[in-house]
Amino acid sequence: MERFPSDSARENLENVLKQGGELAKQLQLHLEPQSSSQETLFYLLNEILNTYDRALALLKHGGTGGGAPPGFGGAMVAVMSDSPGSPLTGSPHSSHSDQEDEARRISLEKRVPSSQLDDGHSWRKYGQKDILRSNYPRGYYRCTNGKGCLARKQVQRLDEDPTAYEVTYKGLHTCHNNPPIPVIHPQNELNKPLSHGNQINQSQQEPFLNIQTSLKIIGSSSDTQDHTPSSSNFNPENNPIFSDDHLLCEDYLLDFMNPAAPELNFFNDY
DNA sequence: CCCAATTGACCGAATGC
DNA sequence: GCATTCGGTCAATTGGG
Repeated sequence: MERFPSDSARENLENVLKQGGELAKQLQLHLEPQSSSQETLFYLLNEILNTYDRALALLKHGGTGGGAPPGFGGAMVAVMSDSPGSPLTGSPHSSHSDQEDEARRISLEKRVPSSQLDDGHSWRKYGQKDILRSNYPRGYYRCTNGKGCLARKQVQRLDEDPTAYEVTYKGLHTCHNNPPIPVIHPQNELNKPLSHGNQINQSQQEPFLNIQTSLKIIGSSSDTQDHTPSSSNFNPENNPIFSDDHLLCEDYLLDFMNPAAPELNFFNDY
């Protein structure tokens, strides 16, 4: 089994990993107290995650035969059971590329207050379902940012706390697969690039602006990671919010870099 | 007229017997 | 192995801008 089908694949992977390293370094700078805003931190985090998603996809795609390097396999994102035909979305059509399958398998879950359902992405509701043992129906949304984007999310109001929702993201945003790495200036807060217009490069802020609780890895194992949501298009209701994303975010950061959580250590190999 | 939400129907996976 | 249940998606219909 060759590790990569081509030099270019390997080169791509190297580049992506380098990007991740650069982003991590920038994040390190921003972690200095007072040096940057939460938004900046999350932006960087999201970029790093995107980078590793891509690396992971390249790895699998590259035919490594199933060995993601230790340290980041399945970190923020959960790669659903690798059974080849495992149709996360119920369509085992062979017409899908491996990359598409991979993209569909990624799954993240988190809880957010209703006000934070707006994640900047554009979502279209395509279904709703009453769920067993749940007082509220589950809503199914797909990303409409780009044509054919594989990202989907499920939104379900929590029984125990009707003001909060459990949001499960499934699939990667193929509508912005390879976002350019922005140059980040700690003093300037890169909120700027994010904040103009509705069509922000949402890919970047996507999940990390509003982390609420735990991250879950929805894979074959028991862990799960919480990740964030928010969608510009829907706001089930106007509920008062607790706006302590900061704390949540910090927790998230800690987990992210916690040596005790091997799967979360993106940076170990740098 | 176009786009998005709603909703019933359908399909596949999971589970129990 | 089969039947049933449940979750997820599709697609027709409807309503709003």
